[in-house]
Amino acid sequence: MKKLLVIDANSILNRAFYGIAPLTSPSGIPTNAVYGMINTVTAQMEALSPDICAAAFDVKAPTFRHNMYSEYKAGRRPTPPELLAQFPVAKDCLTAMGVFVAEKAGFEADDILGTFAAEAEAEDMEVYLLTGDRDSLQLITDKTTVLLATNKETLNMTPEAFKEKYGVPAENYVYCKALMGDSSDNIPGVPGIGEKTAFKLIGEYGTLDAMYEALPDAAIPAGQRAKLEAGKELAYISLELATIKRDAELGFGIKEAAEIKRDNARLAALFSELGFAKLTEKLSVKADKLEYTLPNGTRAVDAAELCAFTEGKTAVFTVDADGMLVLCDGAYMHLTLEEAKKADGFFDGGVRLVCHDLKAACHAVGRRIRGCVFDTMLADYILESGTSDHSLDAVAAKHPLGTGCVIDYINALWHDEEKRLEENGGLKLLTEIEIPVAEILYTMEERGFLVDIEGLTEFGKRLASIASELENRIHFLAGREFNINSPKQLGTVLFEEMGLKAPKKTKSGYSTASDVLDKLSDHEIVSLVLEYRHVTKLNSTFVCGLINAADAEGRVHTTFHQSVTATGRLSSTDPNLQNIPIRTELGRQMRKFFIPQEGCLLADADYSQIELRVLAHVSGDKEMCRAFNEGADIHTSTASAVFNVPEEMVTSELRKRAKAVNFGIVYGIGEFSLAEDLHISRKEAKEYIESYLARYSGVSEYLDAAVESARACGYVSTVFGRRRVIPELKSSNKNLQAFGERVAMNSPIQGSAADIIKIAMIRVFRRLERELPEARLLLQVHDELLLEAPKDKMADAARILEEEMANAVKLSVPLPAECGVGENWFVCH
DNA sequence: GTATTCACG
DNA sequence: ACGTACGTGAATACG
Repeated sequence: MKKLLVIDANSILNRAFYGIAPLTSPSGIPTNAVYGMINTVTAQMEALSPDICAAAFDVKAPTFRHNMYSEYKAGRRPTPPELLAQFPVAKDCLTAMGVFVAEKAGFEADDILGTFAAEAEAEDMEVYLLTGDRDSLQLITDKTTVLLATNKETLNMTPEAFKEKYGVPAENYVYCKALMGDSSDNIPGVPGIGEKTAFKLIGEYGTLDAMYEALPDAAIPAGQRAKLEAGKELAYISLELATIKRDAELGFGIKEAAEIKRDNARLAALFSELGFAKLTEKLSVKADKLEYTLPNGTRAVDAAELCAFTEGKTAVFTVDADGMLVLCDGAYMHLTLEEAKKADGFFDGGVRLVCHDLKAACHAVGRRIRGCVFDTMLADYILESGTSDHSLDAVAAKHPLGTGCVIDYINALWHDEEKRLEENGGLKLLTEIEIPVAEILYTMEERGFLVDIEGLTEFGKRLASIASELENRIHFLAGREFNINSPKQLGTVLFEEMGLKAPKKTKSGYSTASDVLDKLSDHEIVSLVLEYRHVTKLNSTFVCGLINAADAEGRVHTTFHQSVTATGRLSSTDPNLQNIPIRTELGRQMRKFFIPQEGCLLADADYSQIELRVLAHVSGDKEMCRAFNEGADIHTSTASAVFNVPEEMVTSELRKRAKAVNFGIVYGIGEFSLAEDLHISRKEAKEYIESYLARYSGVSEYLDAAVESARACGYVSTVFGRRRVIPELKSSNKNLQAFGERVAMNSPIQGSAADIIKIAMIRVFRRLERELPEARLLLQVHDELLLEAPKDKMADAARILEEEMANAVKLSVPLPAECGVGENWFVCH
């Protein structure tokens, strides 16, 4: 028997929209409803494998139904724009999934469901109706099952299941609705008759007619009888309203629905555009998959032939473990990986090279690659820093350029991106910053950072013994053994068994985060738990993590990601070397195990207050620029300004508070969080902020202008033209909008600082290459650069590091870098 | 796979 | 009535 699945798309989208957290696609379209709908729909399609699928939409602007009491009282209200914006996207996705989009002016989605079901039943098909709306339950028959999507699960409502749950046969359900009404659907029902009575009466009499016929003699309380009599007309009007049409003249039906076929390429393109990476995987839809095969007419060449042919020209290439493919002057050439590694002339700068992911290419051929003029991955990142996946497949799915072969695609993409970059002013960012940085990151990753494995192992043992002692004491105080690492068990012990007062809850229980526990630290067990967490974190994440990551010589080779963050910063993984502890004394010990190569020393230089200096520069605030230009301590200076005391009267407490305010300003401050951070009242925090903005009026104006311009053009830019689009500003969700505002304030600052240190890296790297090639850059930690150099050259290396960082860019305030030198990272920072 | 927690700038 | 600062990555527990 053939199976038909009809989806009540309005209801499923509505449910998903309110059921899951707001999501936005990289390009700024809200996507949570579409995402939820696809999840629900595909789950059912997998379970049923229907032959034909259709999705019913209301043509008129879909109305908003909400089950929250306050919304009920307020009555209907228009569908939020973020949900509305998702309807066309949903239709696209459904069509690509092979689902027929059914809509017709004058009919509600329910009517389409009913009509499709009736047609299919007549043709003896099995019908499944997927909806979140209980109205449709009246359509249940022995051939039609309603799949009722609830917040938890999707229920299979067969006639039997319905009868069991509601006590009346499904075909009589509509009479219950006629009596009890449905306020969300504007069905009046009989005044005074609610759910209980309606089901009882219909359970007994079956239909409205039968009930009213029996009414005069029925054993019904007088009051109820009177209400039913008085409401008879309303009951029949309600019946009319509640009855779903099964014979709507739609002008389409099962035949039309059967013609829609799934289009994987289209689906992959959509999913990629929407940022549904996991769904892409789950549904195993791959884009117009790029063909990783050799184009017709590819010549197998050796290194010498390649170099001779490409000398002085421009070449597009792609390389992986299987070998290298090159496109130059219309000719395709292939080399084995081994041969490619020998192509010195090709990689040494004599050829203008274009590729996708330069750093990966360097790793593949195990050498630096010079002469790269365009990297299509980095270009995609500059163009769309909000996207997380810049792999070639993802980009190809996003921007189909009518070619299936990798090398042709990169070639086409290059020209396409170059044009777009010229339009938005990002070309210099690519060629002068990102590409040189990629080359440098390769050398840093390749070099690795030497780690004292023995020392680290000893340290790990010490931590383990401290942890075990803490564990014993905690278990003793708790009166039993439990897993301290489990927030759930810990919550039970602290807040139920020991009776501490839980200040905050998470979705799934009590919060035991350290800021929460801090508030109850009067009990000994709490501080012990915090200490236990600290020690075990150090041991598992850092000691074990580093030991596992080290190679045979004890070097750890991190991977820097150049196209991950939304602001232009780098990130670091496997292992993450950008979050090695420093804030606590014990954690800071970690850094003693990061050591230089034999015979070398480490130098570590970091920018002082780079983000505040950038803020001073971009805002042009007189007071803040003055402070920096005079070489003042900025936090002291801020304290003096905000708290209205002379600088020499600023206590360390006041300075601390000013520092927190400074941080807050950079992040797009909120009084609540500042209050939380400083353990002061909201009122006080508010006063601090107001006082700050009054004293630094240039900053205040700048921040307002940043938000204003972001609203106007949809994005913000760094000093160097790196853009970030901020779709959240267009949201009708207040929290999201506030988030967008903070992003608008923070991103230009964080992003400009990120650009600056990238420029500094390039300058340091190039100068070392010329003047001190024995020195090696090792690490970048956002505002900090580390290098190692032979002991006798270190003075020069440190000087170069400091100078090139300080002179990386010319701002309206100085940008000093402070450099330390030593035998390990602990002493030099 | 998601949630929670915590490490860094 | 609710949630609450920007940007990251890793380990752990748990369904």
